Parts: sequence; C-alpha cells; structure tokens
Amino acid sequence: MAGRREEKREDLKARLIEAARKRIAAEGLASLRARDVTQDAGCALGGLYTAFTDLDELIIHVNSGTLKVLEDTLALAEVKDRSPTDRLRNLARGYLTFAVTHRHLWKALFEHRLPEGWVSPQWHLEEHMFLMDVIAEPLRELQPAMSAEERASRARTLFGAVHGVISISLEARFVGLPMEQLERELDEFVLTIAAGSKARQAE
Amino acid sequence: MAGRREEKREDLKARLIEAARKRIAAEGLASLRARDVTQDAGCALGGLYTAFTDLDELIIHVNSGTLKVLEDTLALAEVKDRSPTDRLRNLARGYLTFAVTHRHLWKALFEHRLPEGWVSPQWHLEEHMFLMDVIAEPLRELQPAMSAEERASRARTLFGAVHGVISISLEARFVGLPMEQLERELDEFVLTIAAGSKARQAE
DNA sequence: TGTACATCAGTGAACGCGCGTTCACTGATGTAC
DNA sequence: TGTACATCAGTGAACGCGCGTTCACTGATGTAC
Repeated sequence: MAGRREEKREDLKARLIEAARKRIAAEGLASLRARDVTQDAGCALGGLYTAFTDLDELIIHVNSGTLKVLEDTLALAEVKDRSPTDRLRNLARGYLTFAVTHRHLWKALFEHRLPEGWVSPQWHLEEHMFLMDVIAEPLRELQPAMSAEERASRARTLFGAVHGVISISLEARFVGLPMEQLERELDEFVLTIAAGSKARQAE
Repeated sequence: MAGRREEKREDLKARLIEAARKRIAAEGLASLRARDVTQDAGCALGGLYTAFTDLDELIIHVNSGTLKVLEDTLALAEVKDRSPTDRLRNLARGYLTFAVTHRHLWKALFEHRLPEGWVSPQWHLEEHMFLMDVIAEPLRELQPAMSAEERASRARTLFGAVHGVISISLEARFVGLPMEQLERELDEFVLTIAAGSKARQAE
C-alpha cells in the first residue's frame, strides 16, 4: 500500500477544489477566501499550500472543472444530424443556459486574472480551445470554402458576439422577465448571422 | 469674492479627477491607489475625502468623463447623411477606435463595481442611456415598423455583440496584427446583421 | 509481524503588508464691527 | 481699510482590518532490519 500518502493528497486536493467551487458558485469569485475554503474542505489554513502553490492555482482548477461542465452542456446541445444553422442556434442556447444556471462559475472564467507577469499553465489554455472548435465545426458546413484560419477567426468573433449579448443582459440589474425574451433575441441574432454567412457564401 | 472657498474646492475636485484619470489610463483601474492619486493631484491623502465621499465616487466621476469622450468620438463617427447601415458600421468602428485608444479607461467603465448594496447615482446611470439611443437611431430607419421598445432591446443586443467581439479580441494576449483584421471582421459582422435586419423587415 | 527511526503532509498561530478611511490639528478664508 | 474672532478645507500620522502566505512544530505514514 505504497499509495496511502498520495491517496490522501489527492483527496485533499479534490476536497479543496470542491469547496472552492461551491463557494464561488454561491458567492462569486471576488468573495473567495482561503480561510473559508479550507474550513469547508476540513483542513487547516496551511493545508491549502501543501496541495496547491497558491489560491490562484486552486481557482484555475475550479475553472478547469467549469469548462468541462460547459463542454458537456454544449455536447448535449449539439445534436449531430441537424442543419449547421440549427446547431449554431443550439450552441448559443446551450451557452445561455449554462451562463444562467452557473452564473458565478461562468463569470469566474472571465474574472480571474493572474498576478502581473504570470500566465496560465499550458494545459489550462488548451482547455479553452475546444470551445472555438465546437463553434468552428458548424461553420465549416455553412461555408466550406473558408480556410481553417478564417474559420477560427470567425468562430472567435461569433463567440465574442454571443458572449457579449448574454453578458450585457445578465449584467443588467433588472433580472426577472428577460430570459425568454433573451432567448428569442439570441435565436434571431444567431439565425441572422448564419443566414448572412450563407448568403455571402452563395454569392 | 464670496467664491474663494468653492473655487478651490472645485479646483481640487478637478485635479483629483484628472489625476485618477491619468493613473487609470496608464495602469488600469485595479492599480488605482488613493495615495497615488492624491500625490499626483498635489494634496494630502485626507484631501480626497473632503472632495469626495470615497474612492468609488471619484472613479464614477472618471467614468463619467470617459463616457463623454466616447460620446464625442461616436458623434464624430456618425455622419448624418449616410445610409443607416453605413452609420451602424461607423458607430462600430468608432467604438473600436475608442476601445483601442483608451484601453484602460474603456475597461474601467465595465470593471468598476460598487461595494455590495450600493448603486450608482441616477445622473450617472442616465449617462449610459445615450449609447443605446445612438444605436437605436439608425435602427429606426432600418426597421421603421419596429416598436420603440423592441428597438431598445435590439440596440442593447447589438451593442452587446459589438462590445463582445471587441473585448474578446483585445483581451487575447497576442496583440500585434489583429487591429486591421479585427476592423474587417467587425465591418462584415455589422453589415451582416444590418442586412439580415433589413431582409427580415422586407418579408 | 514487530520495533526503531526517518520523512513529510498537515497544523494553525503568527507574520506582514497593502491600503481605504479617520481624526485631532492648523492655517487659510470668511464674517462682524 | 483694519482688526478680532469663527469657520472649515486641507493635513498627514495613525488606525484598523482583511487576508494571503509562512514556518516551527507534531503526528501519521513509510522504510529498514
């Protein structure tokens, strides 16, 4: 049983990540405190620094988990045998659903900034790629003539636009009614873009 | 000369706002420190609290000024006698130019959060409205049948989309090439939306 | 399997510091005569 | 215009506290025989 130590270590890491995840989900990234997390995880304050180098590294692990959940949500939304336009619409809807149901975790993905001069580890940067790939996929069908590079660029634009529309709506204090209207607005928005792309491609 | 005191007071306020503006422009909102600002403004630390209730109020005044500059930039970009589509494109370009040339001040508009439970004063909230009005204006020509309410909603969506596209591009670390390509991408994006809107309206 | 020693994960009190805000003081502006 | 007093803007040292991180210690896990 050579792995008793490593086993405990992994368990502690997992508990810390889970505790941080819950805290962020409940109160937002800005309210995350090392003391709260370690208490929830059932270890001493210093324990955090035996499992991770610092709080930022812990947050990166939480964000990593959030991206995986997002990935699953979008995979569910994608339904292979639909038209590319339908698939883009479903991706946008899936993203909206995700943003609404995991509001704080979703915001944490964009709010977290490393201290000046630090960069996220490569493995985490790569996790962001899949999002772009998922969007680029229906685009290929919509505009087969487009180069992979252009498509990547277009995917980023499209993501930025959808993200922006959703952010600005969820940011607005007056919550309550929108959701349904927001979904309609978003649908129309994505359909317009998709139709525009198709029309241009047909020229 | 009954105004000597008030005059000095206004002067101090102006110096503090200007100092804070420069600091934010140079280093970003997150690095703003009361000590730096008061030193730059040539007053004692406590002086800030005779002119403003706290640092947040000072930041609101900086943001207010930033919105005015944005307003001017967009007014210049608007050129009344063009087609509504051209005007929308120019607005988007103007917004991009503004974001690029006043990167940190622009970001500060969105980064600044009041402490839990506080709200911006009404006069500042109203300053945000003009942006939506400016966008809604060309939309009216594009879709005369649309209700004012729908138009407002659509203007917000459009703003969110353009803002999102620009944000995600400027956020990406690899600065350098984009700008021109970003402008082209943005142009095409806005034209697609405008064309889509027009097509739908014609149905 | 049992004993003696070595290692190192985990502890939590203490450190350290950044930074917004306060407050007793003072000197410039305003008022009264 | 000049003098005596009152006010209050502005000063800056001190406060206070939140909070991430460290570090001397200890007890559980691992190793050697």
